[in-house]
Order: sequence, then C-alpha cells, then structure tokens
Amino acid sequence: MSDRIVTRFAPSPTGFLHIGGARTALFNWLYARRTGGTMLLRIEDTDRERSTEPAIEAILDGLRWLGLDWDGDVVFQYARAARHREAAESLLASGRAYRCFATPQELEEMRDTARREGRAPRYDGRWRDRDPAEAPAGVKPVIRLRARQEGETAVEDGVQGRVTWQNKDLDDLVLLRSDGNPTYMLAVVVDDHDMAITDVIRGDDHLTNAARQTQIYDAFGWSAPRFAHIPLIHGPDGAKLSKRHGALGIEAYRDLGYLPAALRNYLVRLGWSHGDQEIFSDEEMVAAFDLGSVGRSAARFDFAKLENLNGHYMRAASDEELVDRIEGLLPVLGPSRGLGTTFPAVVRARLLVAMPGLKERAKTLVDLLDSAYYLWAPGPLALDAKAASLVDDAARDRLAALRPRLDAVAWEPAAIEAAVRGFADEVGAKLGQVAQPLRASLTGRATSPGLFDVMVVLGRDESLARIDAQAGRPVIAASQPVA
RNA sequence: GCGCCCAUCGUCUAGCGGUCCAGGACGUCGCCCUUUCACGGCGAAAACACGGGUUCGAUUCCCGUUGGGCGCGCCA
Repeated sequence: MSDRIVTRFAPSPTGFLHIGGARTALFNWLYARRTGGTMLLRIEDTDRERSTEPAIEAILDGLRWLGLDWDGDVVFQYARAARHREAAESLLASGRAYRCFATPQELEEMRDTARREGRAPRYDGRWRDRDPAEAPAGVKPVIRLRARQEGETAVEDGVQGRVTWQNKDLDDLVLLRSDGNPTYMLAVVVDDHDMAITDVIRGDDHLTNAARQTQIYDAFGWSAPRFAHIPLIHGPDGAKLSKRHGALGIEAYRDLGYLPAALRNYLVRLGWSHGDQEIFSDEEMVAAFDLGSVGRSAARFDFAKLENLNGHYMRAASDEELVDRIEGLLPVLGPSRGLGTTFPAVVRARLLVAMPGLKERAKTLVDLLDSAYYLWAPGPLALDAKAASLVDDAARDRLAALRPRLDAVAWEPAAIEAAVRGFADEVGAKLGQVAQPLRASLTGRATSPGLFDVMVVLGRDESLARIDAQAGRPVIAASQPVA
C-alpha cells in the first residue's frame, strides 16, 4: 500500500455532532495523520428536508473545538447532485440500473405483507424486467440498481475482517429518487470515488451498506475503497446511546467543562488500545494508532473515566490556559453564578495565583470555577452548611484570639503558617481546630486549597475582614466585592 | 421475521494454544501522607456468558445455545 491515504468524515447535517460522530472523525483523522495522508470533510446534505445550516455550523465548530482539522474545502454533497444524476443515467445506459414505477404506497404494502408472511421486507423487483412501456401514467419513476441476484458480495473490512452476504438477501436499492435527487447510497459511492477516497472509516451501522455500495462500485466498474467499520458507542446501560445518556452534542461536553485533549484521549481508548497505555499525547496517538487494534464490540460510555482523564489533563494544563478556558465558559456558566461574561482584572489576577492549588482539586472546568467562588464572593461571605457548622462559639473565640497575631505577621505562607501553628500550640488546640474555622471563614466552604495559600491570594485586608465577620468583631477593613 | 456483527472484572481493555489460580486503567473499599478536600503512595475485592467439540493442553480454534447490537426507506 504505497498509495497516499485519503480518508473522509462525512456527517449529515441533521443535528449536532454527537459523540459517536466525533470518535469517527477522530479515527479518520488519526489514520490520515498517521500515514501522512489527508482527511477530507464532506457534508451529506442530500436530504433537503432535514439538513440545516445551524447543524452544519455545529458540526464544524465541534470539530474545531475538538482539534480535528481537515484538508481542503468542505464538500457539500447536494452541490454535486448533477454529477450524481449523470452517474445514475450512465448506469441506466449500461443496463446496470432500471426505472421503477412502483409508488410509495405500493412499496409500503409490499413490505407490510412481506413482514406479515415472515419474509424479509425487501423490494420484490417487480419493475426489474418489466417493459417501461407498461408504466402507469402520472408516476414519476425512481432509478434502481440492477443488483446481482446470484453469488455473494464480500467486504474485506479493516476492523471486521471478511464479511460476506448472499446477493439474494440484498435487493435493488434506489439510486435516484423520483424527484431526480440522488439517494445516500448513490451519492456516497460517486463522491468517494470522485474524491479519490482510499479508506472509508465509519460506524458499523454502515456495515450492510458497505455490501450494497460494493455492488454499486461493481456496476460502475470502479474499484471500491478499503472499508473499516468501527463499533458504535453505547450508553451506560448497554443500549444505544440516546438523549438520555451520552448522546449529547460535542458542545455539551465543552459546556460540561471537559478539555478537548481529555475527550480525544477518552475517545481514542474507547474501542482501541495500545497495550496497557492509557494516556496519549496527540503525537503518541497519531504514532500508535492502527485499525487492526480496534476492537469489534461496542463500548459503553463512562463519564467517571472521562472525568478522571479530564482531571489529569487539567493538572497538566498551564494556569493561563485554564483561566482562559473557564473564562470562555462564562457566557454559559456566568449568569447563574452572578458573574459576567468575562473576569474583572482583580478576579483574573487572583485566579491565576490560586490556580495551582485549585486545579489539583477539580475534575472539570465547572468544578474549577465553583471551587474558586471565594475569590470573588461579595462580602459578607456566605458560608455553606458544612462550613457554618465548623464555626461554633469555641471556634469564634479562637478566631478572635488569633486575629491580632495575623495582623502582625509577614504576609507570606510560611510566616502565616508558623503563626497559626504557634497559636494552636499555645492554646492547646489541634491545628485542625484552628484551621477549619479559619477555612470556613475565608472560603465559606469546608474544603479548599491550602489555607495559607488561600490567605496570601486573598491578601491581608480581605482575609482579616472575613475572619472578623465570623469572629463577631466589628468589621475593620471592608470586604470588597469584586464581581 | 431475515441478514450481519459482537461476547474477559461494574466500566474501558491486555491476552492473538501452554508464560493466566488471567495483566493494566477507571470506579469501589481499606491503609499511608495530611489543617480540609484533592493529588500522590501502598493494598484489597472484582471477569474468561453457557454447552459441546478439536487438541497432550483451551480465555485463546470450530459448532451450537443464550444474551446484546446493527441493518432490512424515494433517511443518512
């Protein structure tokens, strides 16, 4: 195989880019990049009723967000309808296709009776050898493939291996609709051929189509591309992915706070493996990817593992990138949290400083944003239930007693820590008895990043003001709302 | 109904006839670290769907059963 690899991702714009489509795109991309080949993008919009402009945008945006780039211009299938028609006509001329005058109602009845009698609901070939002169008036015909009825059709699949069908089990599919528009079957074959696609990598719901398409390639006298049908992704319950579980558009994963790199890593390991390796940089997955190691059974989508991976990639990401990413999410997350669509400079600066401690504890960007609440919370700080229970009378007394010491200490982690530890020793308290009320006063939560780092990020004035607010003393320095 | 595909811990998977009383990861549960929560470290429980073959020997090969999935449109 010394020819240059050309793959394609060919979604139909009838909805957003779902997770299965994203993985198909990823596999095509990896396979092309691996071999130094190209990946083309074709929008299969021949269904004029259901194809929409917003869906096209959503798919393109989704691919860009995921970091999957394609080569050349996007091909719109419907724009090639004339070429498809011409191809169908050529088959008519060569006798490999024929006109069928059966009406939709007629076909429906045909399928109904077949089902009722326990036969496969297929077209019975009633116009295959009938004289078109007998055509009923007023019926616009479709063009059907004159498929071979004897023998078998085999597909050598890169993932599934050799799969064969008896031709008698395949019927004469429609190539051109009565309105003159091509069907999916015709359009894919003609386009893949014209675009010189060498490898068709798609979901295994298309496996049977590969057989029918092979018949069409034969009719044209063209050689078929290599096929690779990858298993589908199922929901956590093993059933087909539906809106109920993971069948969210790729943008939903973005809004849930997942990183593109984490999603790529999660997706590539769903159905594919490389020994015991779990973490793959883009370079590593491109270098290691191969179709032969793709499994043949469907995989269930597992959010827990995605979260774990996301945590890994967040910890590895730079503080700047993380701040930028959560800011990018503000338009969707901000409003419900009393935040605008961008971070005020003060908040941004605090976030940057606090990020090392924050990112260690978050699984998603949403967690990250929420865990940073104390950085911009307006005073007086509201404590959540757990935090409030930490601040009892004894705690209040300790906070009040500790307060003057903090006022005097140099405002850097080690010095603050020494002061707090020294204070705990003196009053005979465990560090936790001082630290937890302190944490609650400063962050409003029972958990947070390292206490002394939090205090430094907040600054002396703000820290003392928050302590005073809980210790029951007059508020000396005003708590400054920053958002 | 017909055709095709699939079947290892709860989940993703390694395994391509003996190295497997089955390995890794996520999750779960302990312990350690520790001002909290995470992170990190250590450890534990947890699987070859079932039945027949083939073979000196099957998780690995074949057949069947069961279970699951996909397809059977003038949708893609």
